[in-house]
Amino acid sequence: MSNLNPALSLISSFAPLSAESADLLDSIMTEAVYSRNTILLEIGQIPFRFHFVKKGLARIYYIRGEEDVTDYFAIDNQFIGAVPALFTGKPSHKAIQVLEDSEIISFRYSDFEELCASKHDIEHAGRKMALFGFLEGQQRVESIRFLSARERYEELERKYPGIANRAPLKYIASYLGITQVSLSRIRAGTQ
Amino acid sequence: MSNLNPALSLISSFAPLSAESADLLDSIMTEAVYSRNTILLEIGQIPFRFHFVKKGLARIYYIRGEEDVTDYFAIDNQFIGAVPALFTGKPSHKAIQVLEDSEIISFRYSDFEELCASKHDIEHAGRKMALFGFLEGQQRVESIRFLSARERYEELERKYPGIANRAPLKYIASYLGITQVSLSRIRAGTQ
DNA sequence: CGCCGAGTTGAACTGAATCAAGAAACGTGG
DNA sequence: CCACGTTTCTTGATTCAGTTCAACTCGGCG
Repeated sequence: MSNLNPALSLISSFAPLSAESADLLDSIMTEAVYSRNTILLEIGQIPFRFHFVKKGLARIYYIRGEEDVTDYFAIDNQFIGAVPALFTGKPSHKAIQVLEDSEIISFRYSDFEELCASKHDIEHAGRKMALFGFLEGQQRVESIRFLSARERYEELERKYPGIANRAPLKYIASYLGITQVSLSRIRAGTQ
Repeated sequence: MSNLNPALSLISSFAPLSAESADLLDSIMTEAVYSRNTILLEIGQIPFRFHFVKKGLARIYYIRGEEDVTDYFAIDNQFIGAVPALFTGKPSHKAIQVLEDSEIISFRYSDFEELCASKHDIEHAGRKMALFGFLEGQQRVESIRFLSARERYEELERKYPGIANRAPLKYIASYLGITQVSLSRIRAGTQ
């Protein structure tokens, strides 16, 4: 049963869970389909839920000055959440938007925290996941620091094959930390 | 007793610990004084220990191509460790160097992992710390993406007051992701 | 003293941003 | 299904922050 839940499979790939813990986690999750451009979380809202993109594509973005900044993509089989606000309980500066019709599994973050408190193995998996997220962040820093715009684009294509045909170019440019103009030139190859 | 251990105080500020857990954590920690320029971990070594700079200054660095890249500073009362290698158990691409005579508290990371496994409250604090590290990484990404070299320098001065007089300029430049030439011009103000 | 690493300063260069204008794709209503 | 407006993408010209290369200064130390 719980094997059929891909969010649960991903969690338990970080650390094995007892059958009971797996069932508890499964029981707090709900699945729904959202259509393209649905906003899962608005800027200024307090986020309660953490999401998992079972199939589809979503992004986190925020507004910096005038511009829309894409912070993160989640594509088939990845978690996504407005992390800072979720942890602090404050209104979120970041929004979550579904970019194509998607199947999304989600759960209340407070339910997850409660399960962490009551089940040591879940807390353990949670710690491993947080560590993994930390390492991913480190890699992102290195990528921004040392790779040229073109190299970052190639890296993105390796990490998310086909994303260039699924997400609008401007969001990808903003994720890469460049302008859409530059990305357009990179793709043209004639730089 | 355990209150006198600042590394322990910092950990328990993330989540309260039982007296027993605090004692256990205290018991795996050792304190030592290292002199300026001591290398706590060489590149290529497998790291076993996690460190806490009680008083003093240390940095993490690695070699990228020909150049020495400073990844992180730890100044009075901060943790420092070769994180990726510590978690994977592989030889580290990063080294740890003490930059001024320093008092360092450290512990075997495997001891910490064992305590996490045996004491739920320690695991909980560990998860909170990992989440905190994750958020810090996010801020670092944003800083690199959007702030100019001068703004990043000003941010560093705010975060680590006085570091400019304690660490060689070239390490600071490299931490900021700029050349020492640029940093010199920024400090001169005549840009 | 003279050497050596750390820091400063100048001149030329460059990757990417900005400004601006045009082309293509997209969606919505008639 | 077409027409129109809007958004997305491309292309060109110009500008700028920060790099690179190179020479010079300063302070510490054998």
